[in-house]
Amino acid sequence: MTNSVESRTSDRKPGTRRRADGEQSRRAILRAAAELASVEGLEGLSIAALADRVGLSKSGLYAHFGSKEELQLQTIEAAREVFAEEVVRPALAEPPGLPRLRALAHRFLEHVERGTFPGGCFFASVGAEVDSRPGPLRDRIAAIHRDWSGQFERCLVEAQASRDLESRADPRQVAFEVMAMLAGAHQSFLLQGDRTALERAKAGIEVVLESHSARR
Amino acid sequence: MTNSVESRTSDRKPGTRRRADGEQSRRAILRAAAELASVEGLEGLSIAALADRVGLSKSGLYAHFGSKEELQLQTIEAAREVFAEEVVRPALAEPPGLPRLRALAHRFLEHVERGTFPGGCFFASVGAEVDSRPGPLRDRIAAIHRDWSGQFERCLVEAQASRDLESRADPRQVAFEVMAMLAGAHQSFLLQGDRTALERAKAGIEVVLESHSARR
DNA sequence: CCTACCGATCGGTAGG
DNA sequence: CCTACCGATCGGTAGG
Repeated sequence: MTNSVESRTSDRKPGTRRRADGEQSRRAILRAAAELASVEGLEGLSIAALADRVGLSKSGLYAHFGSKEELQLQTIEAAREVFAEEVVRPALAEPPGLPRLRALAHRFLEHVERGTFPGGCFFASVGAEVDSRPGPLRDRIAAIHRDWSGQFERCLVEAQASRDLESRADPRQVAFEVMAMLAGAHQSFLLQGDRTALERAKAGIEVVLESHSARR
Repeated sequence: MTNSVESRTSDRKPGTRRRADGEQSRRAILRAAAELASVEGLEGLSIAALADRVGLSKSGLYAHFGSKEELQLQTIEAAREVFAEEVVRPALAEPPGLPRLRALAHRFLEHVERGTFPGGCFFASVGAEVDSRPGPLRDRIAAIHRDWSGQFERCLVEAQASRDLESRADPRQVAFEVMAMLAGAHQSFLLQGDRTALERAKAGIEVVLESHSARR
């Protein structure tokens, strides 16, 4: 046994404690940071407030992250992982083309309705904050938004291959129209508390798909 | 003459100075405040920074507004006036129904492209900031958003009367779809710097109108 | 990971 | 409208 102390510890309490706790604590901090930032913004995310929320001291957070910008960047990555797990990955289980596109959109709307982040979609909220402030935060959010957009475009190219979308349709244009419905729903749901906006978005997506359909 | 003091003043220097200057200065402050807030947010709008920008001291601003929240509320009203002047009023010169609806949408897109506010549409930016923070700021922004939405709905009801929109279409649903295009364009234009998004929104609106048209 | 501290800046006020 | 100030909080660091 090379690691008698930890082994001994795990004889009493299961699991290798020390490193796991560091990683687990880091994840818990970033999860709380993403929730806070979805409401207060990445700038409004204060280190003292976050430290308080997770039961650490400010310098405890600096031990983990070093600077506010580093914390902000890692918070973005943590939010991206939550979003991937809750929206993108399940949708990728659906067949390519329109079924997958609908799954992406519907999962997004459920993600917003569920309130995984109290400020709505982390990227919609934080995107609006950083969109006119050049810098690494904006660059990262913009890249993630492009990836998200690419998911829809790929589905639409596949839908053309399977003759579910007319061949003269522009996948980028149709992707824009579908994603616009999601943006509109997010706005009305959060600002007006209007749950029907989520259903309106689904209906709007069908209008868009129908109008570009090869089978009309 | 009931107002001899002001008349006398205008005998020497044209215009009634004293009150005009106070009002003019107040307008200039609020205009700068709206520009700052469209980028930094209503919370990020700091009184010291604003005072610096307009060449006053902090307490000079307090003489005008009294508190930060009052400044924020008056900033919202100032932005609303700019928006009304630049987007809504010119569109109301167009005939009711679809021509007016198109004018509202196109004027909005031009307003964003022109960069009247450096952070894009004041209400889209600030709306995303306050949408999950209950309080008077959110209430006011939400009410303005409902008015804006009502402009589109009214156009669509008129379009039904003139048989440009099918009678079984739901004006609220169609208004949602049209406004979603604007939200999508705003997002892509600001986050990606993508000017084509503005054209895509116009095309998307035509797709939506066509699909609900009574003349297909 | 902690306590204790730094200078800068926040919204706001006193007194003129 | 100004100068001069208030306590609270900001991001960040020293030293352990």
